[in-house]
Order: sequence, then structure tokens, then C-alpha cells
Amino acid sequence: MFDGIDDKNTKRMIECFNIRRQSFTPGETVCDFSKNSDTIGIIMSGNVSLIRNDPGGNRVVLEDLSENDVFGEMIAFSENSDRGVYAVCEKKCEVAFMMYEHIAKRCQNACRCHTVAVENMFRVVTQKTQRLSERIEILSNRSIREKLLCLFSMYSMRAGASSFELPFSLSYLAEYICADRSAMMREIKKMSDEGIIKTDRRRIEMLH
Amino acid sequence: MFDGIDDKNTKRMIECFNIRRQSFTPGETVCDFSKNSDTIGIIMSGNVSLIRNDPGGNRVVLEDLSENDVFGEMIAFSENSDRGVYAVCEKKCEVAFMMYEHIAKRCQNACRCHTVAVENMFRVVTQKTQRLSERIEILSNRSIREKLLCLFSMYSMRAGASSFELPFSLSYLAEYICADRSAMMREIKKMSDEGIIKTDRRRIEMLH
DNA sequence: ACCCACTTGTTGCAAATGCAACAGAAATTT
DNA sequence: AAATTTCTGTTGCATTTGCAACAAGTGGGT
Repeated sequence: MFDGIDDKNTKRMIECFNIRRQSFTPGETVCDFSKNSDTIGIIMSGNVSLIRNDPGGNRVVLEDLSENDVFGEMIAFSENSDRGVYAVCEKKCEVAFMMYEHIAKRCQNACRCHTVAVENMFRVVTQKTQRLSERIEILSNRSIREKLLCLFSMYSMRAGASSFELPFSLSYLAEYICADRSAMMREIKKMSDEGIIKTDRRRIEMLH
Repeated sequence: MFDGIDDKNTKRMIECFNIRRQSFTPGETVCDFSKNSDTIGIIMSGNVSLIRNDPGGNRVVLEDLSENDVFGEMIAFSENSDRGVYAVCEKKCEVAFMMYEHIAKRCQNACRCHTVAVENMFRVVTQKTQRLSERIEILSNRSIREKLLCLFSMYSMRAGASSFELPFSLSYLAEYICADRSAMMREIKKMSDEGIIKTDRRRIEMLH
């Protein structure tokens, strides 16, 4: 976010955009979307999940955010989705909050850093669309097996190896692929039995 | 995209960003993502679908794009998803293609319009994240019924009425919510029988 | 060392979903 | 006007998935 901006200008930007930083510990609510509809947040460090409680009462992971990710109602979610969408801290994190308008609209002070900030935000938001698309691609699979294979191959590619460790628990994985945990476990077992993968807890190996 | 830029500068921009416009008719492939990985496209008019053929051979709608929407690999999709992801024209459309670098990187000519272009693109991409998030919200529902209710309430809200007309066929709707068409039809019928909705082909009415 | 909360792993059963196949209605092309 | 394609609507059957419930394993905190 502050790439290409020296310390002095970073300080000016913080004032100009009215940025406030805040730290959170696991389990704390980072942002409740029923309030703060024009605020956006950028994860400076740590881990945050965007959670939705669906009508059936299931907890669902909408997004898994880490450093340099943005969130906020202006940047995501339709107006009618407030009910039950909130951001919660997963790993000790620091978040920078600011108003969407300050970025999107031209700054009255016409400060030079505004241009750079918009360029940086453009990259950040572009990166976000990539993650969201990836997520849609996973969810666009009809069966649990296909969802898993899709996600596994992404992680395997990212790790550059056929074997990799999931960065979260299997319970969380189930919420991430929007499936029942026991059904997912059953499917993982079946895939192991069929020799498609080999697993030991969070360690996954894809056998070609 | 060209908001806030006069005709003279728009023309310069087209040269500077090397923008080329192209028209398509329904069914034509607008972009094959296995090639053109650094090109992005903006829909000027009409309708384009982003389609994926999943491993099981099912056709799945990843995105339903209309005027002012962007697409492109830089803006979406992981590297490993080329296989089977492409954009196809739904309704007669016009698309402006350009290179992602020309927007994201600073222009050598340091033309003034570059700054405005990035600001406009920022808004366009932000809007895209909203749609993608909406889509994830729909797909995050576990059952067909919940997916439909989620989507229906979005359309109903957008129409400002409890009754509205789907902008696409029911077959397309099934691909959009990533479900089997017959299973979806069965669910729609069940919901009608239970008095939750009233339907006549693409016309949907939500009863309270 | 103990307690607690959370995770992993498993199962039976009911319900939801996908698949295949068909038929009439509507729209589009010839 | 006839032919062709796409869309809507429906059903039986096999499979997948969700639900509920339980048990053992793990790790952190006091």
C-alpha cells in the first residue's frame, strides 16, 4: 500500500486519508459490516477471515485474507448481505482502516501521494479480484471431490510440489469449500483409498 | 472508463494504451484465456459470459458480464485454470481490449490522462470485486434452495419489487448457481408448492 | 498433571442432488 | 409454413451430501 512512498509522505498520507491502525488477537471481531459501511481495511500483518452465517445457521468462510488484502463493503458485498457478514481475526493481526471516499475521490489538498495511493490501491484491488475468482472457481465445482481437487492443485502449484501442508485446519477447510465437515472427511478418505491422494492430517500429497 | 476525459484526450488514450475495439455476435468466443494472458477487456455494450468447463465436463458460468465490466487473466483466475476458461458473447457486444501493463505501469509519455485512467480503472475493478463477492455469497449456500433464495432476494431488491423477471434462461440460471438443471427445477417446483414463491417461466415472485 | 477447547476421524440414516431420459412449448432458422 | 434448435418441465433411480452423534488425539493454559 505504501510502496514507492517515502517516510515523510507516508506520514502525510496517514493524516490525509485519516488512516488509523488497530491490532487484533485471534477471535476478535475486526469489522461488523452492519455498521461501518464506508470504511475499508487493509491487512498489514496476520490473518483475517470474512465469515457469513447462512440462513441455515452454517458458518461459512467467504474470504481468507492475509497481508496486503483489502476488505470493506464498498469493495465487496451487496447491500442486502449485512445480516451475518463480519470479519474476524484468525492470527494476531494489524489492520489499517480508512474511508473509501478518501481514495476514490480526488483529495482536496491535491497531494501528490494521492496518485500513487490510487495506483497502489488499484494493484491491491486487482489482486483481490484474482483471489475472489480463484474462490469462485473452487466453489463452481459441484461435488466435494472436485472442489478439493481444484483447491489441492492450486496449493500444490503454489508450493511447487506435489506435497504440501494446508495453512488451516480441516474444519476450516470444510467451511472454506462450503461443505459439511464429515462429508468432506469421508470424501478425503475415499480419495485416499482410491490412491488419488495421500494424507496425514493437514499434509496432503497428490499422487499424479 | 473514459469518464472525465474529453474527446481529444480519449483519442490520445486509445493510441497511448493501444486500445482496439471489436464487436461480437452471440456464441462467438470473445477471449480464450489459454492465449492472451496479459490482455484485459472492457465490455462497452452487450453481454459476455465467462465460462468454465469443469473436470466432469459440466459447463459452468463463472461470471455474467455487462457494460463496464472488465475481464482478463491479470484481473482474474489463477495460472492453472486456463484449461477450459473462456469468454463467450451472449448478446451482441462491443469489447475494448488493451494490455494490462499499460494501465498498471506508469506511462512513458507521462500523459495526464494516465492518472485519470487509473482512477477510472480503480472504480471499475472495485465494482468487479462487488460482483464477484455477490457471486461467492450465492455459491456459499449449501443447498440449491438457499442459493436460489439468495439470488432471488438480490434480484428482487435490485428490481425494487417482490416480482421480477430473470435476465436469462432457467438453463443458464442452473449453470450460474452451479447446480443440475433438473434438480433446480424440482426445487423451484417444491418452493412453489410450499407457497414460498410463485413462478411462470422466468418471472419470479417472492411471497413475503 | 490436569482440564479444557478444539481438531481429527468415523458411522448410520435421511434428505438432497445429479444423471439420464423423455415430451411438449417456444423461439429461431430455412 | 416447415424444420430445427433451444428452453421448460417432469420423473425414476443411484449417488452424494448433510445431519447427528460419538470417540480418540492434540495442544494450550493454569
